[in-house]
Amino acid sequence: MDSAAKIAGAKDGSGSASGAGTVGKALEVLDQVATFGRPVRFGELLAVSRFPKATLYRFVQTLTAEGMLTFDIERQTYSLGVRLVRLAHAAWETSSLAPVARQHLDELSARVGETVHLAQLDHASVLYVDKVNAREPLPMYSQAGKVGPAYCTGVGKAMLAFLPQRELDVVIGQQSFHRFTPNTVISEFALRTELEAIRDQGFAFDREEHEPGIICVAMPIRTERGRVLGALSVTSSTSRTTLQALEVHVPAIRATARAISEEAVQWRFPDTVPI
Amino acid sequence: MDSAAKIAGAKDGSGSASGAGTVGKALEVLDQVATFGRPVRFGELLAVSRFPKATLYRFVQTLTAEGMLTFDIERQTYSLGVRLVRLAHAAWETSSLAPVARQHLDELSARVGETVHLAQLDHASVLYVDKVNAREPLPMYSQAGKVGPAYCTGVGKAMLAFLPQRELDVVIGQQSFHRFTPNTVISEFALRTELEAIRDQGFAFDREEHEPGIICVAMPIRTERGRVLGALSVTSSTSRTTLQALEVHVPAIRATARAISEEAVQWRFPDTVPI
DNA sequence: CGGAGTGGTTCCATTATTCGGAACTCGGTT
DNA sequence: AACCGAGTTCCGAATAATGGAACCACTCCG
Repeated sequence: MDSAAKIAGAKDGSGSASGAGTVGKALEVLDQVATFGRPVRFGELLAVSRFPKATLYRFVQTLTAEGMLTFDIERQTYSLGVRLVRLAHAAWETSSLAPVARQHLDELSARVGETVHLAQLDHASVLYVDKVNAREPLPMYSQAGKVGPAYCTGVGKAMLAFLPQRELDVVIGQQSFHRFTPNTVISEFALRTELEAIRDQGFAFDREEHEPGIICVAMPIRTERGRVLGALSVTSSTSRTTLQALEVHVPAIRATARAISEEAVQWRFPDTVPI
Repeated sequence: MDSAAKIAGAKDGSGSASGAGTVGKALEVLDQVATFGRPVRFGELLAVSRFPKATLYRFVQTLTAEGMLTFDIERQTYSLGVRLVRLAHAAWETSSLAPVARQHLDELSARVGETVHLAQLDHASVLYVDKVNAREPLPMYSQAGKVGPAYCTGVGKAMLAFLPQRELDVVIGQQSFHRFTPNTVISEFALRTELEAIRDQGFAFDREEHEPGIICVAMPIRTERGRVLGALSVTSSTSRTTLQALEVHVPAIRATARAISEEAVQWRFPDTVPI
């Protein structure tokens, strides 16, 4: 059993790692508030929570006192607190590729004239950690900090394709396949087949699989020994270009990926041991 | 005693709200990791922590299992985890002015050709929640998320000036005056005098008080009833312009502040009751 | 080669915290 | 006036956290 799995799995054999200790439960409440995406009343929280009233009440009290939630006294609603924003800024700076990659992304975006994404794998999903807009930005779902599915985005597939077998199995097991567009691949077999192709050619396409009209070509960012650090993509829309036209940027993307990798390895993600 | 103070103070009379319950302690550990600003070894953490080895160990284990920390198995280091980034994105979207203000900031920046900041008050300090650069408009909290002092920044003073008396007293009491530059105002009396002037003229200057060479003109964002939601500023450097030149932008800034306020009140910060 | 030192991990009896059912308070409604 | 539901407080029982000490795996000496 490898380390990632060990940490993620933790505890006994039970499925969910969350919610065990007191802090786990508190964080679960925090997540509940987050998923509402808006200020939320105590009662609403109670409705979706597995905790009894008194217990939940104490949790929100504690979280509020700690600055992880804020309470609007007038509207009687809770929202995520500013302490989170502060923490996240630190997280973004220390444990993402973004600070290292920023400059390279800018250059790539300027060179190809399209939007560029930088993403990392967070358990089973894709976390966009940075984004550089093209001259005229297209409205689309992704934004730094957002998460998306791994099995139907360019960056997601690019990373999956180069995961070691065992990790890949775990991650694929965690995907909940959903048909976002007519092009979404929702069979595990089809996905595995495509990942093989990606492994061969070294990059991945998104053929409007996640959002209609949005296409991209993506490439993993890997260390010399092959460990996957993240992925980057050049994204555009069918109204503006085609996959064939995007494919000409592959060499530029590859160069960017390599540059980021080299800098990252030196800087923060040293690669002493193969997986 | 008003609501903010009540919540912040909480618990018994003891000074620090943090570190009381188990979750408080866990969050304290999280903060420790954050302040390192880099991947950190267990031992380093132990050195700055008030907890005994076994206890601290359990905390980092828990936090790692919960995804708030990540553990680099090779280098044996802990960093802030991705779950934090996800939460923070939600926090940023739901409880900051940024999503509402974004478009207005872009327009203002384009119009005046300078960098524009959006900030909110977080207890005693200024939290920058968004920033639009003069040349390349880069959204997202790469820069946002930073905190600064309230008493010697344009946005800070702009907000302080329009705080209700009682809150102002609390916040001023929490300032730790430090002379960043020769121009920094470090006397409470001088600060209060300047705040009065700001209240009269409706906007604040930063005369290289926080960073040498950096000047700005800032204005609060307030509801109709006068409640302070945040502040915005147009920032430049002495090498490029002067305060007098920046002052001509005041009408544009005022218009932007008003536009943001109107939208914010409708959208998320309704203002049913005066302070 | 043995032994002391360093950094990290596990055990487990003790102790402090959390849990949560029930009772209560406070606006607003019938 | 009685009722109702959302929100808040209490307190004995149940549970989880605590941390000293032992342990493990290395490494660095003499």
